[in-house]
Formats: sequence, C-alpha cells, structure tokens
Amino acid sequence: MVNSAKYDRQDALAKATNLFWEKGFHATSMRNIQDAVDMRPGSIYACFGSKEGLFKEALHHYADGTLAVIRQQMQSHDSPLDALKSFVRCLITDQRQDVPSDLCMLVKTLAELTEDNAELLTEARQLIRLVEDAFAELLQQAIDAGELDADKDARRLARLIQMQVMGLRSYARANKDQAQLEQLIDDALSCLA
Amino acid sequence: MVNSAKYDRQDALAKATNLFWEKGFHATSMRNIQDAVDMRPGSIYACFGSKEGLFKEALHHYADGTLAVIRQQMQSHDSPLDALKSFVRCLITDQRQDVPSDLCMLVKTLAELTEDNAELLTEARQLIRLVEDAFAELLQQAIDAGELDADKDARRLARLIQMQVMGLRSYARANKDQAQLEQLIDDALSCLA
DNA sequence: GTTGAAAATGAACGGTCGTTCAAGATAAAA
DNA sequence: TTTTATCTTGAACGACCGTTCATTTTCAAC
Repeated sequence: MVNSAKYDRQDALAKATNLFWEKGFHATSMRNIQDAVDMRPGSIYACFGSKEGLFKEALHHYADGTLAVIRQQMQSHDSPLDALKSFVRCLITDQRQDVPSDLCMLVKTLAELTEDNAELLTEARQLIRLVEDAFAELLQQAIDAGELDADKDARRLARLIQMQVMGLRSYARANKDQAQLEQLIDDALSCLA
Repeated sequence: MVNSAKYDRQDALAKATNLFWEKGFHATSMRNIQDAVDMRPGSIYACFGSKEGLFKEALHHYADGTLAVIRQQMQSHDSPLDALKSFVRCLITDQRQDVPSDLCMLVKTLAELTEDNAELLTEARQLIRLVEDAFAELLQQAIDAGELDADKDARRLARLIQMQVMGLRSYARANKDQAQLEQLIDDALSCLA
C-alpha cells in the first residue's frame, strides 16, 4: 500500500447520514456535506461516487442503526412484547433532542422522493421491509412464548405495528403535546392484547 | 378597471398545487410551475409573490379540497361512522391513479420541510389540525347518535384516526399489496367499536 | 534520499435555481 | 382615436447546484 485514506469513512458516512436525515435529499447540498464531513469534493466523489450513491449508503447506515436498536431492546427485555413496546416508545417520546428528525429517515425518503429517483425509492422500501421483518420475528416470539394469543398472525400484526409507528412519528411532528402523544401510543399499542 | 388578468387564478393555483403535491416543495422549480400553469415569471410573481407564497396558497387549496371531501362523505351517508370509514377507505384504496401522490400533501410537507421554512411548517400544522377537528366533529355525531359508546372521547378518538390515516398512507407508499392494505384498514378501523 | 502510486485539493464547468424589471401589449375611459 | 393604468413578457441577474480533473501533497518501498 502506497498511501492510505486520511479520513474515517464510517465517521464521514455517519455525519452525512445525520445531515440527510435532518434536511432530506433535495435540501441537502453537496457543499453542506463537504462542510459537515470536512472533505473536499474530489475526496467525497472518489469515496462515494455521487450524491445518490452517498444517500443510498446513508439509507443503509440509518437502517443498520435502527435494526441495532431493536436487537438491543430484545437483549435488555426478557419479554419480546416488552421489547417491542419499549422500542416504539423510545422512538417517539424518549430523549429526542439530539436526533436529527422526529421522523424515520426511510419514511421521510418515501415521502420526499418520486420516480425521478426510482433506485433510492426501491432501496428505502426494501429497508423498511427489513424493519417489518424484525417486528414480525419479535411478535412470533411473543406468540410462541404465550404472550399473545396463538391464533394471532405475526406478519399481519407486524404490518399493523409498522403502520402505527409511521403514523405516530408523523403525528408527533404535527402535534408536540407530550401527554396526548403518550395517550396515543397507549391507544396504538392496545392492539397488542 | 383599466385592464384585467387574462389567466384564471384558481386554475393556476390548482395546477401548481398538484405539482407541489406530486414533487414536493424543493423538487418543484418555478420553471416547472411556469410550464404547468402557462404563465411567465413576471405574472406568477405579481400574482403569488414568491415560491413560498404560492406554496402556502397551495397548502390551503389542498386542505380546502380535503375538507370538502369529508363534507361530501357526510352528506352521502346517514351514519357519521360510515361517512368516516368511507372517507378513510377512499383515501387509500379507491381509484387513486389520477392523484398526484399516495400521501397527504400536508404530511408530505411536514416530512420534507425543516425550520428553514418555519412559516410553511406552521401553516401545514394548522391545516392538519382543521382535518382533525372535522374528524372529532364526525365522531361526536357518532357518539350522540349512539353509534359509539357514550364514554368514548371524540377528540381522543380523532387523534387516533388522524394518526392511523397518516400511518396507512405512508404504509401504502412502502407496500402496494392491495389485499394487505385492505386488511390493514380493517385492523386500523377496528378501534371504532 | 529518491521514487512513484495513491490520496487530497479546490478552482472551475455547464446548468439550474428563485427572482427582477424594463419594455411591449392590452383594453376600458376620455 | 388617443390616453393611460394595468397586465404580460422574457431576457437577464447573481447565487448555488452536482460534478470533474489537473495539480499538489503524502508516505510506504527501495
């Protein structure tokens, strides 16, 4: 090896992800990213190829983080159902001041982009599907453990939870009343027996 | 009056609204709008002031349309509950090919914009609140008519419905399976006794 | 100390952005 | 027919967009 990169690729990706997560794809300029990651255009393009390429990696980085949080909740709760509920609550209510946006970056992406960026749309859809899979796995564990009625359908319930999480986070962006949000979470989670 | 405008302001606003609804605020350029409404920049700026001003009017135009659909459902159903359910179903499943986007334009706006456009954000939040008010009114009618238990809270239920509608439409953008969507709507509406 | 391949730089490119405004077109009033 | 206030036009503005690439810097290998 003659020479190696001076920047930390993962660190740069993390910073770019937060910027995209906050401002969205179109409102984030490559110059914003240059400033945030302290790299010059040539290095960024050598490393990530294009704005779309960087955004695609950012989507994956974000999804990895989300799945990691789910796994972490699974480890710190004996009950799969408690893990799921804790995850949902932690998305909406917990210390959410240092987070770039109230919303899921994947849902933001689905909302913002059109078929003009078909590849990114497809990517976001696939990653959302992975999160739903994680929900389904957790719910199946709950059924197997007898925490949910055996006649419940884990996949169907996972879709319901996924939908409600999307709704809750969108709603939280419109209405900041914490008490009403807590109540809303309770109402939403009441579908879990 | 010495001279009067040659263009149809309402028609131009409707066309601009559809464009913004489809592509969002940032991805819609003033040149896109010039083409869509067949007006030159000078006329557009004389008429609407700025891109932000035009978008603000578009948000109102969109919300007016949504509220009109709700009223229309109220008139064509004797049961307030049926009217509400029909409205929700008509948002997600019905002949949605001529519509600019699966998503509510107000929710898209909340998702896309940041505090950089604080005024537009505030506007979208207020208009969403109006829709929630319409839901609450409908639900109160249902309670008064005995269609819902008298101990139900119309406002609380309205927040739940609003949240679920946001969730359903977001989910519909990620997963196009119609059968699963129908099932999801049933599950969501099951909170209405 | 010299070499040379890889990495980093940043000026610059063509294009598009939102917006302005002087000049031309229009039509009711005189 | 002339006047005149208003509406319409579209070239042009400065700023910023995503991206490129010739140049300079770096540093392991010899």
